[in-house]
Amino acid sequence: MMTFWRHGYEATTTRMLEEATGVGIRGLFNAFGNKEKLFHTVLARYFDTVHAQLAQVFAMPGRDAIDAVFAGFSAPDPPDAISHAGCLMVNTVFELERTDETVRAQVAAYRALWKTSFADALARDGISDADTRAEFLVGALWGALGQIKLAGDKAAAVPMAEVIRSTVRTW
Amino acid sequence: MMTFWRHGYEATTTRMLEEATGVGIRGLFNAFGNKEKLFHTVLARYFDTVHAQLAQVFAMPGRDAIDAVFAGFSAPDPPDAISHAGCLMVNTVFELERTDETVRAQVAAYRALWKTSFADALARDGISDADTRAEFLVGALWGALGQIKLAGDKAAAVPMAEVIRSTVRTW
DNA sequence: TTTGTTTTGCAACGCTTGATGTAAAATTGG
DNA sequence: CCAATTTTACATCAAGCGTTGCAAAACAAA
Repeated sequence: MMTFWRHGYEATTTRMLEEATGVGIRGLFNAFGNKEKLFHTVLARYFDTVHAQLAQVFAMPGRDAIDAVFAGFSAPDPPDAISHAGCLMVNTVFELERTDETVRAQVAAYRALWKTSFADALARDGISDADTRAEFLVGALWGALGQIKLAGDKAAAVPMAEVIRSTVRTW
Repeated sequence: MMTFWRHGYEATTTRMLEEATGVGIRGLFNAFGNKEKLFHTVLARYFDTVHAQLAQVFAMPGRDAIDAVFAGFSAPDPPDAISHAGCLMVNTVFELERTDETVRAQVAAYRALWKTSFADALARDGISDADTRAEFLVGALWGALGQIKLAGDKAAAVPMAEVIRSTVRTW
């Protein structure tokens, strides 16, 4: 997962996966069939990881949860994070969405996870137009991840995140 | 430019460029040196195109100009547009930023073009905190382009654009 | 241990990629 | 019209890719 995250799908060679996993190319193909299916498994794992994290964050009251998400850009990276690699799913959209339908569906599900999390949080706080505003928040979040990708630094998304937070507060 | 736009850098083969230009692979290499330099020329051309368009749009009063940018998502595509290909520069960030420094610089310049356009427009209207808010607008714009990439349809970015426009209006 | 199955190591395959060498064809300049 | 230069066409190169065959090694079951 880390290797695909860092380098993307195409740029990750089977030789790199050998080294990263220490498994040997023959073992990987026996276990997963081919590179594509292995990547699908990677995306599923990524989804589950974030899903678990979101469940924790959005257990907070709606406004606090949303605030916490964007406050995360100001916080230092945890030690095991891949700095400036952005989000694996967002990266994947730009690389594979056009060619791979399975991946497209997986990314869409991931996006839906975020959107409903936001929408539920807003609705819980009695915010009107929760659906449209959740759509905005997802887009803004993904835009912030684009900043990180370009600048190569998580801090680059901080100004944007601040405006988003104050916008949410006015709601 | 269209071919790189549609398929990205890596997925665009020299054979595809042959067919798209009708020039013959040897001619392309004689003229541009290699695929990388050809792509740099493509990005420069894209930059110039958008630069000229922005000069027109931002000749309007600040608030109208910004509104027009995001209103563009609701408008039908011009006939020669590549629907759901998003923005060549944004796409490129996610594909090449990590490996190619020249491209990285070109995309950064493109992003700066948008940011100063927004910041100038806001400042012209006497909006406070123009710089931070311009940063937000660029990020939000790029996020909207991500929506397009994922959904495969320009209309997918409309709800988000609407929230952005109303946010700008409250400023 | 013995038998049957799974996993590993190694080499190699077929294919596609970006890029060239070479010589004919087209263009240019006087 | 002719000589000098540029552009084309065609075959081809070396390198890297995902993937597989095969046999040895490791493991599991009894």
